[in-house]
Amino acid sequence: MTISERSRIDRYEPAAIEPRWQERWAELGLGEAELRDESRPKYYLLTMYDYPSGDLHVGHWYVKTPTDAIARFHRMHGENVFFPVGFDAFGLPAENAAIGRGVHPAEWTYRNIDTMRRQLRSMGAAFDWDSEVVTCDPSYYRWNQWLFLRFLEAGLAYRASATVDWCPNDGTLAREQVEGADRHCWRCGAPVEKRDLDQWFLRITRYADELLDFSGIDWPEPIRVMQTNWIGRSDGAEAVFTTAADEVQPGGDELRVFTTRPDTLFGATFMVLAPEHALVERLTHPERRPEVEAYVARAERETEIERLSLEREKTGVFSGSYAVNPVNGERIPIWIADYVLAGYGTGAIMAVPAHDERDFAFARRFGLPVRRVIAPRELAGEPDDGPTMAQAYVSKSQDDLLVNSGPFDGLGAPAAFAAIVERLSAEGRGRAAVSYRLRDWLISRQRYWGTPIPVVYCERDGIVPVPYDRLPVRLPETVDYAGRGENPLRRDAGFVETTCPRCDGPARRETDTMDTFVDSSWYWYRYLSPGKTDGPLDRDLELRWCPVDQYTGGAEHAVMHLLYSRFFTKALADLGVVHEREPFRRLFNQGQVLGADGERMSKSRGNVQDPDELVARYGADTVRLFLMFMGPWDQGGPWSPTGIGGVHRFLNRVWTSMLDPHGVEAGDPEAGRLPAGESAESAARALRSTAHRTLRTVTAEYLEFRFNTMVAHLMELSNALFRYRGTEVAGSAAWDEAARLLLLMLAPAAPHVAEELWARRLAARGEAGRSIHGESWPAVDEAAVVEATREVPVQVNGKLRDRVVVPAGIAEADLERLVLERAKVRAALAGHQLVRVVHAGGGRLVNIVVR
RNA sequence: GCCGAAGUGGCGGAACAGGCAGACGCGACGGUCUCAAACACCGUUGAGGGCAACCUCGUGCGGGUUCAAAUCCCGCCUUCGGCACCA
Repeated sequence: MTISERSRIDRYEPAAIEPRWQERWAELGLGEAELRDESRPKYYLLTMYDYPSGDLHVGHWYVKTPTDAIARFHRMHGENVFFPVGFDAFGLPAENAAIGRGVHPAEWTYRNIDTMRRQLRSMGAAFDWDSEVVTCDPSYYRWNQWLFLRFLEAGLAYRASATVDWCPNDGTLAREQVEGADRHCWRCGAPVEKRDLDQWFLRITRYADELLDFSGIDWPEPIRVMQTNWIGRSDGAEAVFTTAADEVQPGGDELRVFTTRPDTLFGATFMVLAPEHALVERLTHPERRPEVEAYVARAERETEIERLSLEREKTGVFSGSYAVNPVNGERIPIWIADYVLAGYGTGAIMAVPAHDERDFAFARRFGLPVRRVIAPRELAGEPDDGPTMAQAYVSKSQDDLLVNSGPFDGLGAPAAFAAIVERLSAEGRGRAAVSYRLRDWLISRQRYWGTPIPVVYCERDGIVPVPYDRLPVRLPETVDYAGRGENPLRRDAGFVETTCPRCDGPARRETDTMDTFVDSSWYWYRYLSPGKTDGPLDRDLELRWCPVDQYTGGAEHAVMHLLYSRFFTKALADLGVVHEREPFRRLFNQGQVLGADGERMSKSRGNVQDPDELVARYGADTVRLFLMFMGPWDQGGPWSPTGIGGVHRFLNRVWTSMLDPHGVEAGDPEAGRLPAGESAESAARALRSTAHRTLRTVTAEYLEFRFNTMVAHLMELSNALFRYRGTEVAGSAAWDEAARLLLLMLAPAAPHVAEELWARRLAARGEAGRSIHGESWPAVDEAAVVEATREVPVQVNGKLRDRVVVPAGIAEADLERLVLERAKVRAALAGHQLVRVVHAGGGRLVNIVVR
């Protein structure tokens, strides 16, 4: 476009229009749901709330702006859309800032929230700000405490000992605060110790089986698989071994083991206890004590990663004691090894080296016997090859038979499983059992910046919950870190010293605060009534609005947050607080935008891409559209601004087509002329067809969150319009319809430019101004999409040889005759014998098979 | 090591449900307009061959099924994400 022509219309300048529309939408209350309005279908759209780190980067835009497009798309379908935002405001970074720089965590947090609110507004996203939730506010965390008390009453909260990483100077350390292979404190460098503390747990394991059931919710398969594996249900049996009497001890102690293969019980040739097992000390013979104690001490210092490494050679020590196998009375040695974990099953195993790889490696390393008890049917008669086996036989074939198993020889493995469990049960030496990998949720944190756990410790009454009417237990406003990482609440006499609600005697407050995952396990309920003072949530609104229709957020929360949220919902349903047993009906996990270096974006890595400069240069609409166009939304990928100019050019062309349909491009010799052989009528028909076909495709793509192809299809429609610019088609009814559809389809994704062009369009027609975001989503005119002819590719032996344009409704026989007459086809067929003609995909393609 | 996801032009990516590989965009090259530019416009652009019409090859590698494979099956390799030696 030349300068003279360009000057006929305004340039597309996002900076001049975007802030204006953002203000207008705020005035209109576009983002605010009418929660009590029941005349329209509800749509609760939730996007994971953010930690207010203070640096809003393109990653936040990547997560939030497509979600905003979803919200706007649903509003255009007449739905009452609830699309709230909030801040996950408790947590470690605020505390680190306080320790390191002396800023109060609250000040740091609220300052960041202010910055993020401003940046979030620049996205042009129509959030429901009236429903905003900030979790560090007492009006929110009060209800964490309320919920905790309900859990406590229901037996879902309890106190137990748990091991933490401990620094003598800085107290409990989070995993990220333990650094280096030598495991030193991030702040003071002291070697990290282990310490057992009494802490609070929530009994998520009570819901293990229900959490395995995903029926009724539409969640991605990989997430369901990950949660299923995390819960890790194993069906097997518990078998009770007893310790054998010897010169040191009388024997008879029970050693319970969990096994998924009770059918291999006759193959148990030794036992292994976790180093932490309660009976280790008692079973260790005096002469073996120094070695065992050294081994246990070493295992304690190891990181879980080291201990769980498969690469490492197996280690272990013999205790000196023996155990008796409950099925055959055999005496087998008891070993202690770190490959058995205290936290899983019973912390002890029966080792069946012939049929378990880990046990096999251990047996070979320490020269322990190997006995085959399971064999494929055809090898069942062979002598025991245990001593010479090169690897464990871990087949779970239905055809395997038991061998070397006394009365059970010859039984099929599945039958033997049942028979052996039955015998154990009958003799009181075991039973069928289920084990889970899932452990109860440790919610105690030894930190200031979190929700105080509302209990006191009374000398007389013990653990006493703070009464509901005395909530919230507030964090003290002044906090003295004294430059250390240790929980300052412990030293805060004004906080700690209190009276017992029951006896009024002296008592000490709990100084542990809650894991921030508690905050995020129910925040979507609070969004519905954030200011409610007589309860955590409004039951009527919860009944009407929950479950959440669509939840979107990063896949990094696949297990913990999403599993805890499901647990909370089920527990709250059982407590009568909510109605539904699943929080999120449909889930979509986006990928992550990484830094240009391919690493996760973070301030410390210095690879954060600030959207502000891109917005200043291209406008929010271009940035939004570019992030959608980058690739499939669930994939993410390294950030690169390459190509953003192309998206900007697209919006520019839309702008030009809409405002100057009759202009011509000086750079194009064909400008203003229809393509050869095309009449105004056929061009108009083609344009209508393209517009409605695009509408059909784009509608589906919005619903399936396939934003990258959605943008591509809008580009195609825009290109079609642009091509006809300056011709007699421009300004025709067909042109006008295509332009209208393009703007409506663009509105959810690029809301400002669509709104601006819509306003000008209405003004040009002398119509009253109204927001495009209040318009109805258009309907496809199926008749316009139907085409008179279509092109059929013709293959010979699967190779493309020709294309033929035929009437849309042509019969197969006619098509075949036509195809066989084509010169190119005949050339390809020459010298071959025709075998058959395949009409594939309902006549979409013809393949001629020859010999 | 196990589990999950994925490997397609120079790049991001597209391809409904086995049916025309490379949509859309970037970059590059050539051109238009311009004193000069680009946040403007037009054209070309998978590789190789041919004056051309066209031909051959081509979706990580090796096999297979099929009239037809990026897509399904078997065996490998690589990358990313997650992690539990779970008995």
